[in-house]
Amino acid sequence: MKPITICWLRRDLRLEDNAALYHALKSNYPVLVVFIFDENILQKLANRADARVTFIHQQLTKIHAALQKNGSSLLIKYGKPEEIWPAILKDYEVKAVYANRDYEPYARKRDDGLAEFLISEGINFHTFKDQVIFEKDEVIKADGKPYTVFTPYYRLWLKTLTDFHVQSYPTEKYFNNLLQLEPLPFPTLKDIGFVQAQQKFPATNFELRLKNYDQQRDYPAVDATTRLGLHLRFGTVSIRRVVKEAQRQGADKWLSELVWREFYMMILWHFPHSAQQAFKPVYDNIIWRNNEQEFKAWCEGKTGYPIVDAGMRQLNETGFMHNRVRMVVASFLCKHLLIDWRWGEAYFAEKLLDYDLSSNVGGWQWACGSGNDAAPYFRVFNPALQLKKFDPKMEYVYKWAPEYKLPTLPMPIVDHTFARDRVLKVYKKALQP
DNA sequence: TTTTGAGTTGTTCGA
DNA sequence: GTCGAACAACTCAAA
Repeated sequence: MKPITICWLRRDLRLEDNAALYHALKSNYPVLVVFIFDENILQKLANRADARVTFIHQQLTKIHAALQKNGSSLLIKYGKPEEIWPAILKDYEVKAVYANRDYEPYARKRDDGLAEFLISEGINFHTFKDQVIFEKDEVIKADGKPYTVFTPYYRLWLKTLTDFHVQSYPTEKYFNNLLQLEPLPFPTLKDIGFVQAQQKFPATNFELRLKNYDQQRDYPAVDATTRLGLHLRFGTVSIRRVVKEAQRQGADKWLSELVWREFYMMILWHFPHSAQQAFKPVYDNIIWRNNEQEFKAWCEGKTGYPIVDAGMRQLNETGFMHNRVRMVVASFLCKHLLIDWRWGEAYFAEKLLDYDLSSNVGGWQWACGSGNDAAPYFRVFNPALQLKKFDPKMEYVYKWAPEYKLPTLPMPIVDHTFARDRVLKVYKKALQP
């Protein structure tokens, strides 16, 4: 056995401009690139045709091909990382492991465990910032504490940003340090217990879409958003490249959305309990109705409110929902139906291609009112007014919920004015000191 | 320490 | 139809 370095890919599924890979390639030993299908995560997925697993598999196929072109190969494993790593160490003489940092609670725990194990084996575990421009402790208040309000965080984020932060890592210059070996077995989706999903995946060429983003982003019938969430989730594009392009085009509004992404990642890192509990504890006093039939109707897009139903159908069919509509359906679930935001959060987690724990939790807590810097509780979206403002010609609704073209319209699951009064009363009571 | 200004995305009501 | 105020205080950030 000859000594090697391992670069472990997780949610950074690309070979270009990859911090961990770059540093691994510049180390002393040839680099083997590894991916583990994590059984701990996959066994929880309800759908054997989960589109995200298909997407990962597709991306790994590309990476495998690129590595083969350079005389190397991707090593793919399936199982629990804590069991896989000892096995890898038996097969290879591993001198060091390189990976990009992942900030979710599960990932932190997994990586802390691995670090401990590797150290006990005398192996270095090097981790790098790659997923974000600024990590949890790089944009903080003068007193050293994390921000909980977006706007001051955003201002300092912009002020801190320099050309250095968006410089890409020229990994391809060092591909000659990839471990040379015969192609290793490449599992099919079936091998790991999944089947091909039907969904289509958005492209990574977002550049043209930045132009009219701020004027058009609120109209769900217009295809004006970049659909980059999925690629940022799995690291199939580099955040540095993306931010650089936003700067180049002066796409400030769009850039601010990228800052929201880092804001919520930072929040989840400092307040990991907010994945399960209200960020503002008093909101856990709300007595939710949690009616299961109404929840089912919401999931299926059968609430009788056109924009809510269209949004849920789009989600169910494509794994995507337009941002404006996400807010409307979330507000509707929490406020009109008085269903716990966690139910909605879990449903989005199951369905969204671009699902990211920190943003999803942040968004749901915002809509519910329980989040940091959230919408005030008395702000109840009016689905009819939102429809009139943002889909006045009903193009979006007709596309996803064509039954609204018919003369007999579905009955609303609950009257708006009644629901509004009800939620204001329930919230007011729960939030009383 | 105290003070001051501000805080993602909205709705309703009444003039 | 349009406009401004009220909605409810509270907490955060920074001077």
